[in-house]
This record gives sequence, C-alpha cells and structure tokens, in this order.
Amino acid sequence: MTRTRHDRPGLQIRLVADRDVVLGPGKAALLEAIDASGSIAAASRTLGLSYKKAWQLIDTMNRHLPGPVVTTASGGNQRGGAGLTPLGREVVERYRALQRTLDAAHCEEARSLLALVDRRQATPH
Amino acid sequence: MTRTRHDRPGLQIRLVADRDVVLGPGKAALLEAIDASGSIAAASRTLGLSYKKAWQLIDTMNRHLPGPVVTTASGGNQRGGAGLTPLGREVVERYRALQRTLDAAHCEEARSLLALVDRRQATPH
DNA sequence: ACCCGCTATATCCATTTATACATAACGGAA
DNA sequence: TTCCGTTATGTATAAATGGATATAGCGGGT
Repeated sequence: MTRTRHDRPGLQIRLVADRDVVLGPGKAALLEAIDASGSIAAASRTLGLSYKKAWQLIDTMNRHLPGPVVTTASGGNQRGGAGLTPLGREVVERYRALQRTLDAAHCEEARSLLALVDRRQATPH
Repeated sequence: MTRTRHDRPGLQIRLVADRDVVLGPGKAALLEAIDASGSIAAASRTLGLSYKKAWQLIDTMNRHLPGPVVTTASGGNQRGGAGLTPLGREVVERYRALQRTLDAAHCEEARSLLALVDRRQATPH
C-alpha cells in the first residue's frame, strides 16, 4: 500500500506556514483516525503510513499551532494511546467546515474548475 | 538554494487528479508569468525555476485538462515564444476567482483556521 | 554567414524525501 | 517476570525529485 493520500480527484485545501504544510487532507484524515482509534499507531496502520511518518505529521501541526493537537501516553494497552486535544478537534472541525464550503454542490467557482478536469480527453501516460 | 514555491503563509487550493497536482499556486503563477512575458523561458526565469521544471508543470496541466493551456512556437525573438490558450486563461481566471472566495476577508471558515496558525499571530477571544 | 533566444528533450548528478528497521522506556495483563 | 502494544527517536538505505548541462531544430536580426 504505497500512497493513498491524494488519490481522489478534486479540490484540496492546505494550510501552509513557513514552508510547512500545517494542515491538509492527509493530516486531517490522520487526526480523525487518531480520534477514532485512540492511538497514533493504530491510526497510521489504517491509513497505510508508518508510525514515524504519522508522528512527523503531528509534530508539524504542533509546531505551528498554538498548542498540541493530540494527547499521548506511553504504556500498555489500556493506559497508552493518543487522542485529540480540544484544539485538535477544533482544527479538524474547522478544516472540514472549510472543505464543505468548497463543495461542488455549493460553490460555483469550484464546480467550474472541477468540470474542466472531468471533461478531459483520454491521455496516455 | 531550496527555493520555496509556496512561501507566503495562508490557505492554498489545489486541483488534484490521478496523484498529480493539476493546478495550484505555483502553476497558476506560471500561467500568469507566461501570459505576462510571452515565453516559457522568461516566465521560468522570473519565477526562479528551470525551463525543464516549467515545461513539466505545463505538461501536467495539459495532460489533465481537455486541451493545452499554452500555445508555443519555436523560432527566434519575434516568432518564438508562448502564450495562454483561451482554456489556459479560463483556468487561471477560475482559480483566482476560487481563491478570492477563500480570502480571509470574506470567508469566516478560512479566517478561523488562519487565526490558529502561528502563535505569534493575534488570536483574539 | 553567424548570433541569439526560444521550444523540446535527454542525461547525469546532488539533494531531498520516503521507507524499513532498530532501539529504548513505559505500563497493564497473563 | 514475561509478554504485548504503545510513544518516541535514531539510523541506514532506497526512491523520488530537482538542477545543471547538453543537444537539436527553428527562424528573425545583424
């Protein structure tokens, strides 16, 4: 499972700062997966990326936001794990809200752009 | 020199298809530079990227859109050069229009996200 | 004739990025 | 204690990317 990050065609939003992508489709999905699974390791497995990569994504978010987006705890099955901080939950919620405003159903400018790639001719490559 | 393509912090929009970025800040700037300068070479120089890179960006756009975005002509100073096709002009115009709707001044969801990034920025409660 | 700047492509090499694997500490459960 | 599954980090190698350079054809200017 190599890369499944940006495989679905469409419009993406990125929050960039200081040459780093603070928030994007991959990081938003990671936050949601952490919230759903309760650990960074489990989330990275479901998303098909290494734990190290997931941790680096989280670290990038933490470095550019006013606080950490995930809470972590070492230890065994019950004690250890991770979860979203209120800030992390707020970040992903606002990202999803912004994404909804870009939805083709509600944004004419987005629809006009998406219509161009959908009507492309068959291109060999 | 690790030239940064996306050096200004903020929200970026990308049109993605088949694991390729069809349109983004860099490609939109390239189209505008071609339109302004009249050649791929001049545009790549002003943007600080190689001709090869510029040509690859154009090729990616052409492969995913219903037609070419730039017209090219070999030859000397007067005859040779490049320019935007009507499609290319339409693409960059629609991208800029979509970008304007995401402008912090007009989009509350965008502003709330931008306020979070970079703790040095004022986050009024 | 040569020169210049352009398009278009290929090739080589440095840099960057990604992946796989290894390590250490933690703590609940068997 | 001995597992197991976490967090957190290091390291070494593979892969992708980018830049510099070379080449070839084009065509107006000088």
